[in-house]
Amino acid sequence: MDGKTTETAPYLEALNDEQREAVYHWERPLLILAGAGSGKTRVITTKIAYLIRERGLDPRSILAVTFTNKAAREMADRARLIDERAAEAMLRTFHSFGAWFLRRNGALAGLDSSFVIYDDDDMVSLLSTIEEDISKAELRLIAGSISRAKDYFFSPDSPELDRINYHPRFRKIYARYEEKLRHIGNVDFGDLIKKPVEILQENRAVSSRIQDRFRVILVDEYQDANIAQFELLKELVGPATYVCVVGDDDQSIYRFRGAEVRNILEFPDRFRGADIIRLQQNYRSTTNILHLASSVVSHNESRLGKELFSRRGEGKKPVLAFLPNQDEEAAFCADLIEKSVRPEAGSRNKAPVRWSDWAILYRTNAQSLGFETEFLRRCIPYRVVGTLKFYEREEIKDALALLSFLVNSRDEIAFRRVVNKPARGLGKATVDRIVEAASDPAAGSAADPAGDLEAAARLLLPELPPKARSGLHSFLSLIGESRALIAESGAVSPAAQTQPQRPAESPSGPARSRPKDRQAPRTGRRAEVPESQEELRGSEGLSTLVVKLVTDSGLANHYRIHEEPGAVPRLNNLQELANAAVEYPATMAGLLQFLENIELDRSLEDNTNKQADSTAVTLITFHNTKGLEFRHVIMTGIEQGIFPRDDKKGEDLEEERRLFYVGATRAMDELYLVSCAQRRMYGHTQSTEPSIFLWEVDSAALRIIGAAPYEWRNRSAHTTRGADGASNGGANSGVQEEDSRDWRRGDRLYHDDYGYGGVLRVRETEDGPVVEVLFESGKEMRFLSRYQGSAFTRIGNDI
DNA sequence: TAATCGATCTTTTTT
DNA sequence: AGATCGATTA
Repeated sequence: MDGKTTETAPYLEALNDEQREAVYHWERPLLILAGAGSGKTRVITTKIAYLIRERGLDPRSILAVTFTNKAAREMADRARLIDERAAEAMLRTFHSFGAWFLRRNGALAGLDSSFVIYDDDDMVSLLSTIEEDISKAELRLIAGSISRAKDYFFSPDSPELDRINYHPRFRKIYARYEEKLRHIGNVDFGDLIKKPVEILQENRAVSSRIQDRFRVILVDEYQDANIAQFELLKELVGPATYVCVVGDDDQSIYRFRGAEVRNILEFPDRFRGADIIRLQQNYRSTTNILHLASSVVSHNESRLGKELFSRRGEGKKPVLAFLPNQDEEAAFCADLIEKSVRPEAGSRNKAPVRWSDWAILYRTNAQSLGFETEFLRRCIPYRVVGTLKFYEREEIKDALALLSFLVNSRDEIAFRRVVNKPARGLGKATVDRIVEAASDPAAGSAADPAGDLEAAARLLLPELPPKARSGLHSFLSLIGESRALIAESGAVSPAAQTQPQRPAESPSGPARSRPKDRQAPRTGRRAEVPESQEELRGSEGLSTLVVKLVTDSGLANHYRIHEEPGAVPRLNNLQELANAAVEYPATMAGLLQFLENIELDRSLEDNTNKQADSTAVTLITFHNTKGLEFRHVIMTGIEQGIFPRDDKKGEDLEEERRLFYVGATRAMDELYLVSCAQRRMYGHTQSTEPSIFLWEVDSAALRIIGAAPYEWRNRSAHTTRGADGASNGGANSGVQEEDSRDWRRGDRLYHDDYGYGGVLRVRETEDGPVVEVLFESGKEMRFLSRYQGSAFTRIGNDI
């Protein structure tokens, strides 16, 4: 309406100075150090809109990469809210971007465009076909090493490979794994990053084409990028590309999966002339909470340094509760939550608290059990985040293997999984024979299946004993019929895999189509699922195919007959999978897209036993809380050996400390820490010490409940400095015994009831030393120092 | 092919 | 304690 030049647009006005600076920034590389809750998503989304509106960039030339689908979706939604055109920008996860790239350019690495993505389990299965004599547990370790190697961009012939796994055989196994995977024609997660980098490094034409297309590259959660992802970024950023990464070195918690904090720490070195903008205003938490979080994470050495502040006010003091054991811990949490949500009649002047305002955080999933039991007993509604992986269930993997085999009939892993399930009289020997025939056709045989297992099976069919023959025949019929179901719709036929398909890139573009795809598994199709399981139903799109495969293969019946108690949930899950397929067209492209979306976004929650959980307490691991916030947070199991685990030191300990930081900064209003004196672990009850992190907390920021262990209570001169790992509870106790003795004039302390105070003098009496304290309230009190109990907390007298 | 019995081990896990 | 795995057995 008004003069459009100099006025700040409303969408920019909502930002603080640093945020605005980050949005306006241009030309040089930019590192945005965004503290927890500092509004980084807002900055990124605003920046995207700004680039389009004010700088006139073609939205299609903007690439924003995240780590989770959830983040990608949120970003897309919010950017579009500011400017519709943002829908044209490419907002993807690293892996989904890699898949997009490989579907188009994979041929340059000998990759067919219709590859299927293997998950960790598939990796292990693949390895087991290579090394039959190695135990599964060991294969898992090897698979992990291969993943890690790919994270670090190491190939089987990399000299540095030994850094990942120095076992002499590893290099060879890795090489054979790669060979076989290539033969099958599929990729694993690591390949989705590593292969694009290789292609870009080796093909000037491709790399300049892609650098030409993307003029702006934004990376979210950069602290979690691994080396391969850094390499990818380097390849994507050309001389004219504007690159901006956003992250928080204090929130890097995926080191064990290859994330490299160094990426963010060294960004200014890697991208010359980079600017750094720090977002340090936190909009989420109270000052007290931030203070506690910072006091711990500041013990880390490798960090860029950053001090968050909040204008939300002091807020309530975080509470540290020392409890005897696990059961008390659960009861404590339940009490706390119950009292806030169901206040006693009479005290009704408080703002209402909902169950969903509460979150209970723990280090390991196993710890959720105690809470679940207690909450069940007390009828407290809860939801457990991140357990029971839907797509890792046996029946789902079976169904997906059938679908995968339709897409790629060279998929030995899928083939082996389903060809004799349910039992069709095909033993290992027969299956091996088929697999071998697929790659090495018998001498004199006219046809060469060229790795195609279906073709090989057909060729071999007449030669098999009757029982195996009829079993294999029925399997082949199933595959044939199913394939007909797809081919009918006139999509790219599996045989004609020569030209690349673009399943995701319909005219609407990937950014727009994704959120839509996602709604399929998410929205409430629960009503359609029949309670009593007679028939699986699916009559739309791909769901027809899923139901046919699962039913005609006999899988559904297999589970129905086989497992009396477990059958219903399994069948429900299969129905759920069919429901998720509804929105995809029954074409090869649709199937491919369905499989890819499942592989890359496994966040579909287990719907089978979840109630309307919009209002429920959240039980969640520390790791899973990243990016979330809750009004009230309880951090549980803050004990040495649990959090951190006792084998952590050096860099690993620093990571645990960051994890603590992440947890604490989830809290908006109230934060509780719980530390137990005893805990049942691995079947035994053992006594536990307070976590080293509790030594690092500024105790002035705490209110203590329960009986603090003696050592902790007297830890005033604690020595935890830096991350040398030398200081733990045990190492400290020697110092403390000497140091903890008596109160002295001038010592500062905090009392649960009376607040802050200073020691006026200490008198010796027959009952021991008596401490006279003057509190800030003006009140003067005398205490027997040996009864200081848990009511007293010494505040560092070394200040 | 399935069932069963001990031995073994126990994190976190965006994709 | 509990799950999981592999070997042994029916």
